[in-house]
Amino acid sequence: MTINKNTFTGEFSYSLDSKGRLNIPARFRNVLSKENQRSFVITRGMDTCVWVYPLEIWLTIEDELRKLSSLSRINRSFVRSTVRYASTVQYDKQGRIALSQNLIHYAKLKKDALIIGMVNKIEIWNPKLLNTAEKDFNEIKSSEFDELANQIIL
Amino acid sequence: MTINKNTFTGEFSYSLDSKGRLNIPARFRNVLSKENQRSFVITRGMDTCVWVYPLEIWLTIEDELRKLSSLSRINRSFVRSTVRYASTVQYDKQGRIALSQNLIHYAKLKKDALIIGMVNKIEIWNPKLLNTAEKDFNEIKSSEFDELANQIIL
DNA sequence: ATAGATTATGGTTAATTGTGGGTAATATTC
DNA sequence: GAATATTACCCACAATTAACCATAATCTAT
Repeated sequence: MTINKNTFTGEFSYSLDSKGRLNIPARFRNVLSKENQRSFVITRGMDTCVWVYPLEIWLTIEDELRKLSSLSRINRSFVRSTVRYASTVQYDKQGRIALSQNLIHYAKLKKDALIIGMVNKIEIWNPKLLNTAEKDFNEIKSSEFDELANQIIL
Repeated sequence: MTINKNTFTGEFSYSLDSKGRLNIPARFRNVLSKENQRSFVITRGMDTCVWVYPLEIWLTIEDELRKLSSLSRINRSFVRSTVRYASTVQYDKQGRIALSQNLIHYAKLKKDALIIGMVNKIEIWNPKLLNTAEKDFNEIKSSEFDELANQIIL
């Protein structure tokens, strides 16, 4: 058994520089498979954050989207919203990727950035936003959450 | 019959050094299967302690999490809270792992550390905290114990 | 009981990593 | 086409992390 490829865990506090560049933690770069060619696909997350996929994983998502019939209006809208803001980026020799102004604005990112491994992808958060988002969510105290906890034995 | 692999019992009093390194008891290292490659995954416990999984066990948890679709908000939050503080570590030639400052702070660890085998994982406690935690727990009316008694035959 | 092996713990050196800035190449605008 | 902005590429440094070595205490086996 070897460590899972293209799998991310843990959180890191890094900073955006004046050019909108952000370092990808060495831990994350090192588990990328060769097939990714140092590339990620970055897009809007479903929460107020940026999602970062290894290129290899993103291609499988595209394949799934391809199967959705455009006859359905919901499908068209779903495909449009997931692909619309996605772009492929390569990290430089220092391990940084460049975030577009569009994404920085969407995720309300300032200098401080919280980078979180989410198993098959990476999230980039404004630390303050994540705190309030998680706090709000905990107040909804969901029974579905408990159900998940029972299914997955930690 | 041979001793179960990746199974931990017993407790040990060790000490954290100035660099946040902690020895994993030889007993525990010796029952690790080769597939773990001398690696553990450390994360926040549900109590005020650090959880330490053999890599092999943690990978099965990751695989469960991978199946959860990020379209559901509950899933996103569950995955985030589960893997956010998890990181893979290898023990060095002396059998020590390095704990992050984040985890040390969370578990309120000082110099003294109590290492407890919990069957499929290991817990690291501040000895003082465990004492009070267990005392509090014993005061809780043990009707919940009775319920467990129906599931597990000791 | 004693010699040898193992184990717990401390410190030192070497390598990696995060971050800032500079320069050349490319694209955009007037 | 010239001027400006934007992007990609390169170098440098400080701080952190990981690898290495050493020693005292403990355990094992003859």
